[in-house]
Amino acid sequence: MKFECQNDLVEMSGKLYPCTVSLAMDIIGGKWKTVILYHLKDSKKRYSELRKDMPTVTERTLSLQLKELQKDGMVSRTVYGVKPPIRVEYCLTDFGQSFLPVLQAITNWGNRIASESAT
Amino acid sequence: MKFECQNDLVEMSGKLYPCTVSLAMDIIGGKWKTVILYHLKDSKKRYSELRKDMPTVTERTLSLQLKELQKDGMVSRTVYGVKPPIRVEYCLTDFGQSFLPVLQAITNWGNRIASESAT
DNA sequence: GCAATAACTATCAAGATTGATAGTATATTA
DNA sequence: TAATATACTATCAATCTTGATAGTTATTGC
Repeated sequence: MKFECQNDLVEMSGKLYPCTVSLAMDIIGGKWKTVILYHLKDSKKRYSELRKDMPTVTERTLSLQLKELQKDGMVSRTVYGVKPPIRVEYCLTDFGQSFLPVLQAITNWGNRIASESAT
Repeated sequence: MKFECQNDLVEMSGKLYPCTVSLAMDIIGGKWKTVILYHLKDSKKRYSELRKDMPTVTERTLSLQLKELQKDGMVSRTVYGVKPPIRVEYCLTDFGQSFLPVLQAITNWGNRIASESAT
């Protein structure tokens, strides 16, 4: 059986997506990205602070996910100092801020699931 | 805007999550789940209709993802008939409907990204 | 008879993601 | 002097996700 492609493909950074929903999910999908964004929503944070916020993620994974978020323009990375121990701060970009309504919706929904299952 | 997430560990179906955001993402994460939900948002669909909606996903993956969405209570599966070719319809459950505001937020954001990058 | 259709499943394999563990440089603190 | 702190990186490996391809059952249409 053959199917025609009737939807418009979306292109972004050299990747092709079947729709804008899948484009969005490619940016914020994965196990930790939304959690990181959640912890950055109110204020910038240092690497060590993020680690404390998310004790169950390994340093390697946190580092990788932060890099992807930077690559996609969601967070910015600012370094203070030259020699160790340096200070590094992560912060939502304007683009990252534009994600806050989505994050809020996800958070509300997650809270609702958790509270309803707890009854 | 203020929204809060309980920082204690959340348990759900035997799994532990560091927060409700990660719980939510475990249900809707993955490459195809939100896309499936998007195509079911307005009406129930047959398996073959979903295939036409999403030509770039393989049958195996579509099948697996639909099963997970059923397992998590997001979609329901109704069979009409006994002998092949049977008719199977997929439909959002009430719980699946509760996800619609989140889906709307994701869609809006995705559309915005796509349109802004096109300019 | 033969192909097409419906809704899948089976098998194999590639790719992506995540984790465990240890190591790096240098400054400050005890 | 030794330990601690900072922000990572390196290596290896397990696991999870997704894809490619082919096969299944029984009915309908040509």
